[in-house]
Amino acid sequence: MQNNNDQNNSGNQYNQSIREQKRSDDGYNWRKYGQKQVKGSENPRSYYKCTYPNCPTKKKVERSLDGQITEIVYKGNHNHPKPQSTRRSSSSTASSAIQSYNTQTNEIPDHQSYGSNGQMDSVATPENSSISFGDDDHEHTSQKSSRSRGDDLDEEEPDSKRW
DNA sequence: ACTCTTTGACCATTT
DNA sequence: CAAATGGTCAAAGAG
Repeated sequence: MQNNNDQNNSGNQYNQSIREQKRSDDGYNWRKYGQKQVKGSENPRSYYKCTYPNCPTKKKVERSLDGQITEIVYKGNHNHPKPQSTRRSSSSTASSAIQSYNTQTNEIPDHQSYGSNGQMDSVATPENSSISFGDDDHEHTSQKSSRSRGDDLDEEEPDSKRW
């Protein structure tokens, strides 16, 4: 038979609405590029990368079986304005201070460790495109309190803040 | 047709 | 050097 094409569409994958899932978007688009299980925890770690040409920004998200985020790690900085999903455009001045790549010694910003009960509020208010750069800021306070991330139970509340 | 998620394998790094 | 862990890429599937 000549016709062979066939759209074998089997299997079903749950998908809500793609690209519009406002679940914990910082206002940027992320593309999942991997998922691995780390030892010591059965939580799968998801690796996300900012969708942008030249955006070395990467995000590591570890979720618990309960759906709570156990750990979030941002790596890199965005060098491009925030995409306007469908939110208020506001004039936003759009100064577009798109700095050209290169911020001096920009090379691997390092990790941002934080305490367990710490507040990682950095840019948790996606509003307006206020390009918030930060350049390289090492917060090396050398203030290592106790707790060095061993195998202690996390005392994080289920819904402490609004993720 | 395009875009994005998912999964496995492979590579890089550390001990 | 090898094993272990983590990290990244790529192909396929699904919408």
